[in-house]
Amino acid sequence: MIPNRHDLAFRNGELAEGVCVCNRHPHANVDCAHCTIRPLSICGALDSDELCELEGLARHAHFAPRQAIFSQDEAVDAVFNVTAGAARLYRLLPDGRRQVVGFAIPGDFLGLALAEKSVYSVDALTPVTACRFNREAFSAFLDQRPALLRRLYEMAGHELSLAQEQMVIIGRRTAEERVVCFLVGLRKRWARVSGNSVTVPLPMTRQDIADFLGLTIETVSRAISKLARDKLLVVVPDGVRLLEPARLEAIVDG
Amino acid sequence: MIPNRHDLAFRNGELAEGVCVCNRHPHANVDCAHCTIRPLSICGALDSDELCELEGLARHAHFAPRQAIFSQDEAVDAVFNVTAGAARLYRLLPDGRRQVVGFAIPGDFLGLALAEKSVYSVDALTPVTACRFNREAFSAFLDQRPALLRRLYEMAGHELSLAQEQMVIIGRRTAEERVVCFLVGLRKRWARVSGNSVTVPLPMTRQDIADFLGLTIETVSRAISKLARDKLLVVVPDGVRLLEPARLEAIVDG
DNA sequence: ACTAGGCTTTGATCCAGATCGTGGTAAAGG
DNA sequence: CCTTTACCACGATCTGGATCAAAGCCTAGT
Repeated sequence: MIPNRHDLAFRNGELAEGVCVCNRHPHANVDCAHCTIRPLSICGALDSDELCELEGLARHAHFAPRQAIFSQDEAVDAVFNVTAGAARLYRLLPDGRRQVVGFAIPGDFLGLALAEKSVYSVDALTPVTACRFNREAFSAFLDQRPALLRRLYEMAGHELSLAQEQMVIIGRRTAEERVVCFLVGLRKRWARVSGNSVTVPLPMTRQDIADFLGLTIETVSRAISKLARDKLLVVVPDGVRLLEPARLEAIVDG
Repeated sequence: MIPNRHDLAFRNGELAEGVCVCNRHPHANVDCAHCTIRPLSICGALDSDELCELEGLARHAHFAPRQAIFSQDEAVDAVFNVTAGAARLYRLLPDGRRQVVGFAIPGDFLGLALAEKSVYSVDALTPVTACRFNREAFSAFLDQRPALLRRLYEMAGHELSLAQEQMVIIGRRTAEERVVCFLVGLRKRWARVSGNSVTVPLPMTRQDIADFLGLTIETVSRAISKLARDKLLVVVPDGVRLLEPARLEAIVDG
């Protein structure tokens, strides 16, 4: 049985009254018309008719910090469009070694590969809100909407490029360079969501950063301390403030 | 001016007479009907009509060993479907440090992201033959053929997964594990092309392997020597023969 | 206020893999 | 034939980052 809109409205308590963005359908659950991150996400590729249809497939989802969104090797029955918060994506080896393969922030799509089984785990770092789509339904919708498929393809290509860049960082850069690349890269990503700022929020722990960069927590901590000692940044609660973006960029560029 | 089929036949010397796979169009240049790697490549997603049209867009291309196929930061005007040979994909840092991000073998698609500028260089390791497509024309064709787009999207997802696996290997595995993962992974990829065999061809140099695994050539050499000493493999000309695939798989699985 | 527990920082020591140096082998070319 | 060039192996030494150890520092709970 499919829950009706009032059940859902009662459950998540954040439904606006009215009609969807194309002014023809009643609201189901999600309010794309007022979504601030839409241009950043897959939905940015859609005209208002298509957006409206996709809106019909979406359900709001919330995750508490540390809550699992996907689990490695387990079946994927939904994919998500992150609208707020941050999450970590990681793979585990049987002996416990961990590699963080990425961090998701608003605008990012989780489940890009549409695979039946997840090759990594994802869990929330902060409270996360996302649009949830049934994987099968989303996949079928995709087959009817080449524009959306094209958008996802382009996002996959972009992710692939970032993954290759990460290989360069992990494989060939020094510890300090890795940390600088991470901070500068994350600043660029946050800039799309919340505008350009020299303050980089770091919702993940030092251990997460270490596991992302192929380092240990101590090495990450020392690298950040050294950058602070060298007056290239200051550590602030839950983040860093970049004091000399230009010099940091120079380290990234070699 | 567009070269006619006889010019092209004269140039590449490998045209079969006849009509295309759908029996309706004369041969232009490429002979998909007799392509052995078709099911491995993007073309596997197409019905015979679509295959025929794509065939019309394709031109044979040959590359000598060391010849560039793409160059980092330069414009991409064509994409390729590799039909024979092997190539390396790599990124360079300004100071000369190199990270190999992958190796292409028959069935692999070069230019998956369809980006205007290449983020990496690609050059041939052995003589390479490939089907060449004008990037713009291919991209336009893609917009008319959702099945092909879907196939490319799935290949991009697969590549992304491989790239993440490579992050785990480079970021969290020991030197010997990295070499074993590389050999076992490459064996699996060759198996699709030339059937299951315990002999793994290594068309790339030890330096290429080192730059793929985030190691030095000496460490790669020592790891392979140790594996040979431990009777897990034997070194043969231009490759290795795996003596104990099961024990090697066990190292990969942790 | 005090305490407990999680996270981070800092210091001391260690080691896997880098670096440096030497020599060997095979193919290409004269 | 010898020489050159490229690749590979391996021993000696060095070092960047890991590991081990301990001490701050928040925040939540009592």
